[in-house]
Amino acid sequence: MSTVSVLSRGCAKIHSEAELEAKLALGRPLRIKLGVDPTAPDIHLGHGVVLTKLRDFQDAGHEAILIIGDFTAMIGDPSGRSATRPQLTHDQVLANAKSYQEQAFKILDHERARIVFNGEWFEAMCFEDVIKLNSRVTLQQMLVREDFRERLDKGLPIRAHEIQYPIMQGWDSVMVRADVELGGTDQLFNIMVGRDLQREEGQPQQVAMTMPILEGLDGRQKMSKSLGNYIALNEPAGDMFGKIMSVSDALMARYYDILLREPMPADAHPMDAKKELARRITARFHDETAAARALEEFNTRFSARDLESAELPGYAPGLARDFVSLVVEAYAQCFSVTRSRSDARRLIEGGSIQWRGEKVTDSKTVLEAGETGVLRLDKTRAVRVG
RNA sequence: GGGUAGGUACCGAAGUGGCCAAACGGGGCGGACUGUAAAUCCGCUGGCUUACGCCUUCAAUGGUUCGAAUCCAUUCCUGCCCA
Repeated sequence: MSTVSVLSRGCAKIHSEAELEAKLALGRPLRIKLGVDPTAPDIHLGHGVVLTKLRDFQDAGHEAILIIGDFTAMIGDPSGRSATRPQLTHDQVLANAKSYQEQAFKILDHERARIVFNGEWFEAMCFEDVIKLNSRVTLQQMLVREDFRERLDKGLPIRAHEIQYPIMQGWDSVMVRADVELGGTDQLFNIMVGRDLQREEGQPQQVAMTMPILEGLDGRQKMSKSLGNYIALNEPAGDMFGKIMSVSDALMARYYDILLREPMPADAHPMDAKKELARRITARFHDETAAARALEEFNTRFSARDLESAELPGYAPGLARDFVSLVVEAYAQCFSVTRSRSDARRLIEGGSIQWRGEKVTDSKTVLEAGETGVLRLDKTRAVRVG
């Protein structure tokens, strides 16, 4: 079994290290809990940070308990939220849960992981049970949290169900008798509630291990599905690579720290450092070959600006050959991006579209039948027509 | 239950009878510059058979008006104060 230092690598905070050492000294596999709420179909790099830590524990011989919050997802974690989350139906949640698991196993060892749905116990509770559970925490405890405090100050609504969330997450810990709970630093409060409930149930209290929050592509807010600033684990290699390349230098340093757990090379050119970062992360979630190809593709396409020899999706125009139609169709067919014709017109007039390396700024331009070439849609997207 | 302030586009926020598809800011998108970086600058940010034209939007429904996001009625929703 590994030492505390290996397991605590990359952690933001452990509450407490002494307790963790004591648990490890028990000499039995510990139950390491991580809860995820399937509120969207994708798992992203931010989740990856915590999942990787869970994997560390697996590798050290401990038991990973991945709790799929099919019930808690219907509430939505209010942590760090300035507004109530939209509520999902149980069916939506279950559909998301399926793809969640597939992605989670890119990091976790399938063989040694236990998957539990928390609906298993919450579904069975009656209202009396809920009341009893609620009687154990005070409203004040829930309300001192910054996210609620802020809403209170701003006069924004806090719905009664939202304050149930930490209680439910805490109850999960009781139900699986967790020894350690992992989460982002924003989860500390929720994890602590779990400790309280465990104590009341006469269980040994779990150790709280929090991981730093990964900033999203914008570099300002945390990586999250609802903000759309994320890189999904199941993203195609090329996209994953590209998204990392578009990140700011400051963020790159954070990604080195958090994702690779090593400092950014100080002497390298920032762009080379970024390519290396992108290559390694892409390799982690795909493989070395795919990562190498993504790098090569990036070089020809962006560094050398050679669209002609780049790997582009092919697009066969339909009957309409005016550029507005071409742009709309190409976006839809090759990139699943919906653009209105007005939108396409704006793009053309805004100088985004290039045909065979020449800007096309007149939205009335029509392509001759049989013409082939590269149609550039925007900075990152282009198709081969013909 | 009573009082009161509100519900405007992705978000915040103007507008309180025509000049409003709706100021301004943020965000987002596109362009220039670059290292697909940051910073900066410029443009765009309802839809349509390609448009100084038309259609749908200012919580919902109905109404008053030549004409409403703006006035009236009802309904739904939220904050605050009181009970």
